[in-house]
Amino acid sequence: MMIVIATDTRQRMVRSAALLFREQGYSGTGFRDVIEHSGAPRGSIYHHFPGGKAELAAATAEWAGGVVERQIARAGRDGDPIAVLRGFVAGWREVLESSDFRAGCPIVAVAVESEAGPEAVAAAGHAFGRWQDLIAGTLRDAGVGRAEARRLATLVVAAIEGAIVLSRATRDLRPLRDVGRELEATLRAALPADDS
Amino acid sequence: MMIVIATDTRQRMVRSAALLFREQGYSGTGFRDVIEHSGAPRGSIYHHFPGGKAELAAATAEWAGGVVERQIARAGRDGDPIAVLRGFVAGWREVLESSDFRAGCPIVAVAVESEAGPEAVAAAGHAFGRWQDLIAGTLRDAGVGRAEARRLATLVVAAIEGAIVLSRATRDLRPLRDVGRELEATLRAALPADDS
DNA sequence: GTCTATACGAAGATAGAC
DNA sequence: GTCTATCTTCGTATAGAC
Repeated sequence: MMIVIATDTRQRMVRSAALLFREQGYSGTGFRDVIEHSGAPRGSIYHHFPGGKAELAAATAEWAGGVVERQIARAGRDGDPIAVLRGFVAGWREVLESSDFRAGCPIVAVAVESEAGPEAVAAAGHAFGRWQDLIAGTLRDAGVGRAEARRLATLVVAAIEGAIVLSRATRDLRPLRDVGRELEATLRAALPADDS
Repeated sequence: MMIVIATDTRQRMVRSAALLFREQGYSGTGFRDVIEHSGAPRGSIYHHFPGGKAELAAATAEWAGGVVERQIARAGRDGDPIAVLRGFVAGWREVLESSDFRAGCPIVAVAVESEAGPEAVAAAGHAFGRWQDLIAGTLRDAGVGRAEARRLATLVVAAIEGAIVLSRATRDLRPLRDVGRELEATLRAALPADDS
């Protein structure tokens, strides 16, 4: 657990960074952009982020990871893995549609640039791990074996993140839609038969 | 079909850009880096790429896409979709291992940065499409229906690209390995039973 | 917590000689 | 095809006042 002095300004900067990262990536986004987008005062950058841009990247990955994490947890309250999958896909479809395919996942943006620094990359890995844990938990609760649940959860996260990239590149929702459909079939096949 | 005046210098620059993009991304890689890495003469940048960095990005996505495409075609000569999948996974594992998890897919690097320009993003989308076409073709030849083959091919490309990102972020080959394993099971289940 | 000012290198891009 | 020189903007980061 990281202890962070939370302020409105810092929080707004992190949120803006997430929105900018998912379109322009880490290197493509400067403090200049973050300041403008968040309306934060210019002089407060290194007050809130003494570690500079690398610290901002780590905080952004952590925050964005938490947002998605809570979304997954909410969709999984009924214990239905298929509902979790559908909610996950729907959330990303909304990101693609509302941005005209310009935006993707901010965690991916951090993960694919080693320059963001080891802490930021680790925060991205931690976020992906938490998502997988939540999804695997729903699968286990639905009767899937532990090891298989883990592998399936990894497949779900990887396939959807990849589908987002494919959909952005082709400016077409088909990859995300088809991957969602195939994943749904895969999960159904792995779940114990329910004759009720 | 694009007509390009191919020269050694231009070719070396494109190759270097691909190697740099997969670690640092598009925005994180400057012409400076490309010149240094390729040993190309400084004054020849805008001779070979009148369109500037955006043209370099498009050429890089196209070239890297072709390299992987030929690799897929080679692995598919025997008509075995499982062999194609394994070759695909093995190729990316080598990239991750040999770079200590610093390198990923250069096409993804271009696809996730809108700043690279529409032509470059389209080139990335075209590359992904070609890979899917080849994989879908192998599946159809093995007896899978047209629509299902297409969806499965999309799943394979998306899941593996996503797994590369997850493996980079966690500095662990497990995501790529587990996704490869699950995809293999999925393909086997989709192929017509073979009792020979 | 926020300000201005500033350092200093690097970015992409262009011009014109050779 | 390649060179050097140069333009302009932007990048991160720091110093020190308020």
